[in-house]
Amino acid sequence: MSSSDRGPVRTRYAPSPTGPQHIGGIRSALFGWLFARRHGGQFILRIEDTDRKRSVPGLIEMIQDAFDWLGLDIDEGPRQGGPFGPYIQSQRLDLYQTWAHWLVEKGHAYKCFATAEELAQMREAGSGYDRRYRDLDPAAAKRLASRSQDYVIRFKMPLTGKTSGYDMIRGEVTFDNEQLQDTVLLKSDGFPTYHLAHIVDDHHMKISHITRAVEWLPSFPLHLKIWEALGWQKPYFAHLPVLLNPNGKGKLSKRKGRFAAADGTSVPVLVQEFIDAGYLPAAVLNFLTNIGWNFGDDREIFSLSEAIERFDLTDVNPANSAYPIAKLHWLNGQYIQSADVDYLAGLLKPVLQGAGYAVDEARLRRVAPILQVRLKTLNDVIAMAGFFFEEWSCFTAPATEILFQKKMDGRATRQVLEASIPVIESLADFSHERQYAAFKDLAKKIGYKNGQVFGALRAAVTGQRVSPPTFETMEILGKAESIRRIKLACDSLE
RNA sequence: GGCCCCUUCGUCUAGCGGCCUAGGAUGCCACCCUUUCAAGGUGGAGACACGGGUUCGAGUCCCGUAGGGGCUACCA
Repeated sequence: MSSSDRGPVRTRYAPSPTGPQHIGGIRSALFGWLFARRHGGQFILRIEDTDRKRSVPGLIEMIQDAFDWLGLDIDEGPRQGGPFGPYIQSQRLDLYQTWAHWLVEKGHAYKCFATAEELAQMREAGSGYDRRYRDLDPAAAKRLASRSQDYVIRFKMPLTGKTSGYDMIRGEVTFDNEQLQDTVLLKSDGFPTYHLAHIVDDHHMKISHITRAVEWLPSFPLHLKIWEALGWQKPYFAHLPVLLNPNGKGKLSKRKGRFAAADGTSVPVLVQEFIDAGYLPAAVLNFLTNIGWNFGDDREIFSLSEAIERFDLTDVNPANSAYPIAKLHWLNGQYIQSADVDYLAGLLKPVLQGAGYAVDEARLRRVAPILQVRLKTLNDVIAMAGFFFEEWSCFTAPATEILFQKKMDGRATRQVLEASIPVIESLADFSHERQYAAFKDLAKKIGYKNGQVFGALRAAVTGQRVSPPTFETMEILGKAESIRRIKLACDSLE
């Protein structure tokens, strides 16, 4: 959608710093970001900390970090600065106050002196605020104000008629004005509510397209009326669908987030949880972009820059969607599979170190390629390949029985393992191809199946029943270490 | 309760009146490949919420019903 009449495309993500970054919020931000990039515009981060009770200090950095991890660059924001700062609402209080009082002067808003008790009574009566101060005569209002009585400023919502607005995703939406209350614009502590603050900021920051979650749709008409009262040109609006819990019941929430998926694993919801679970930022981005929007051409895997070329808010599916977390698992595996080896090794290193392994980088670079088709998350490396980075003084597998292959007892297993040692010693070329040939010969010679010999070796050398291919593993381990581990396994069979 | 939004395989989606005996992906199942696990290949089961219209023709447009989601704060 062109916006030449509204200047360059400028979108923003405006979280309230009340908790760590939630994937639902990130997805909304991503759509705004994609749209800005598609049109060569700017993406702004603005912190909406107007709720003093709920704002958590220190969270701004965490929000920035989340964007950094994902690789979504921000043009203007608390860290980057910009021509329309500050980008933190608590630092722009005078602006909101000025406009709130301007609206009062112009008759679009009024001071309301209702006490908390009065409000509570009205709530109990079930009809909401009854606009009792809407038509208070100016003299009385002045008298109350001079007694330094607390007041809020409320918007004078039209009592009749309808308000409709255009949503880029759903088209025209119409509401009855009488459904809306005289919403508070400025609280008694001098802080604005969201309704006032975002409009003042979006105007002053020259936001061209407001992208926000659907939960804002009910207050869309209120906002439209405020824009009109202020006499400012309205931006375009796109109310984004939201993520529902994996079972489709209820909005995806931070608190309910950690329930178990079908396979028993917990569902990541916070950005930090994606990092901790070993997901790649590119995979997470691809995953999120594919919910509510699609690339076309039946393509599931695409880069962010490819998405930028095609993205449009008008193509976003208006329906909310269940959080399809299983697809991320698959996608992440695909990204690991096609990742650059050095990049992958670089990501794997801290994971292994975090699990207490001493990582030899050269070895890790050799291990990474044989892991690529096997890892779904970075964390899988621990279970799959931790043994590469351990010093063994004895066969450490939880059960010696893992050494036993089909129809084999301890004696047979030992016989196979002992017969393997001279085979290894005899190999001048220790490549996995040569090993394969040599051990096939051995199996034939001693009358065992390939699987029995290979499996016993696998267990002896890795301490696992499931591992990367045995011979490639031994090639990396080296002859000496392979033999050493096989001997330790034999010892355990004493 | 009132208001608003939404509704295609379990899930994410394609579909913008005839190309749909509804396509892709994931997940699931089977087979193939195979030294385990994966990966890869092939195949399979699996959906237009329901009821009315409009139209020569409806998954696609309209209305109703049902279901789901959201809002209804001096929270965002």
